[in-house]
Amino acid sequence: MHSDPVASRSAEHRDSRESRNGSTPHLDAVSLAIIEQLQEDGRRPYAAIGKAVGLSEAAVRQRVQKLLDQGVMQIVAVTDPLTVGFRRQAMVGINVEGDVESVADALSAMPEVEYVVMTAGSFDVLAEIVCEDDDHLLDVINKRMRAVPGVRSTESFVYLKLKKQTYMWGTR
Amino acid sequence: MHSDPVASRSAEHRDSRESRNGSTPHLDAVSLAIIEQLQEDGRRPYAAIGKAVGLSEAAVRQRVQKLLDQGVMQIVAVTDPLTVGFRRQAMVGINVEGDVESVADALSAMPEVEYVVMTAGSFDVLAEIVCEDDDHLLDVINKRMRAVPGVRSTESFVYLKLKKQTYMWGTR
DNA sequence: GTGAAGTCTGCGGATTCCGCAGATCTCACA
DNA sequence: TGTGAGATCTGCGGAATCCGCAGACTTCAC
Repeated sequence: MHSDPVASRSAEHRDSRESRNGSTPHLDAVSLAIIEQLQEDGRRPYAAIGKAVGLSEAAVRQRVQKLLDQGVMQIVAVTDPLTVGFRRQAMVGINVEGDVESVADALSAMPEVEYVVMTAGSFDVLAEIVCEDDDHLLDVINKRMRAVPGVRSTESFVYLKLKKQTYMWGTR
Repeated sequence: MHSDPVASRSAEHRDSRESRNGSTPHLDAVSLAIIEQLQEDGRRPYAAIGKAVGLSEAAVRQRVQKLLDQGVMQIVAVTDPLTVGFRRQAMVGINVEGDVESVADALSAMPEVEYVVMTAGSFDVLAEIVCEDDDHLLDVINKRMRAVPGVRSTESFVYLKLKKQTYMWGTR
C-alpha cells in the first residue's frame, strides 16, 4: 500500500456517515484536504493533489467533480471590484419583521447582490452589493431593497478600500 | 483575420493607457472578458477562453499569468465554512480612533480574519472571521481584536446561514 | 449469501499546458 | 524621421494533463 498522508481510508468513511448536518452531507478528511489544495491554487493538477492527499489522479477528479456538482465548493476567479474599476460596492445591514428567510431569498434574487448571510445581532441580514456607480447604488438600496416585504430598515456601509480577501480557512 | 467578439484590439490598448487608478493599473476590455470567463469556471481551458474573447491560447495564458502575478485576480476554491462544518463565523464592525488603515492592517495580519474592508458609515472597518468554535470566536473578538491599538469598539454579527455567494459582477 | 451502490485504481487517447522563437505594434528619444 | 527597447500576440512542438471507462474492492441492506 502506498503512504497515506491523511489517515486510514476506511476510518474516514465511517466518520463521514455521522454528519449531523442534514442539508449538505458527508465531508471526510480527504475531501477537506482536497479543498485545501484548491484553496491555494484552483488550477492545481489532479495528479499533484492526489500526491498530496494520498489518492490517485482519477479519484481526486471524481471527488472534485462531485463537490462541484453538489454545490459544496466552486472554483472561480475572484477579484476586488474596486480595483478592477468603475464600480461602487457596499455592505448593507437589514432589519426584518416577519420571516427573515423569505427576505434573504428576495435579496439573493437580485443580480447586484453578491453575498447574503443571515446573522444574529443588531442586523438580521447582511447583504453585499456591487453597483456601477452612485446612482445605481442608490437605486438598489432605496428602491429595490427597501421595497422587499418585511424589510423594516437598512443601514449602508460603502466600501472605501478592500484590505484583505482570502479563502484559507482550511490551512491553519 | 478572425472574428473579434470583444472589440478592436488596438482601441483596447489605447483605453488601457488612460487608467486614472494609480495603484493597480491597466485593465482593458479583453482582460475583463477573460476574468468573466474564469468567474464562471476557474478551470476553463485557455483555448476555450481564447475562442470566447478572440485571442490565441498562448496570449490568454500570458494574460492570466500576469493577472495572477499582479494580484489583480486569484483562482481559488470557495466554500461555505458553515456547510463544511464545525466552525463559527462572524462579521465584526469596528470603530476606530486614529489611523484607520493601520488598524485594518493589524486585523489583516490575523489568520482567523478572512476579509477586511474599510468603509464609510457607522463602522470604519468591517472584518469577517472564521473560527473553530464559540470559545475561539470569543477569544479572537474580545482578546485579540479589541487589543489592537486604535480600536474603540466592536459589534459582532454571528453567521446563522449563508444564503448567497457569487463572483459574477462582470456578467451582467 | 447475494446483489446493489459507492469508491478507487489503472490505462489509453484526446486534449491541454508550457516554453520558446519570430512577428507586430507602440512609444520614447535622438 | 529613424531607430531601438519594451510589450504583446501568434504558431509550434513536446511534455503533461485531462477524461472516460472497465474492473476490483468495500459496505450495506435484505
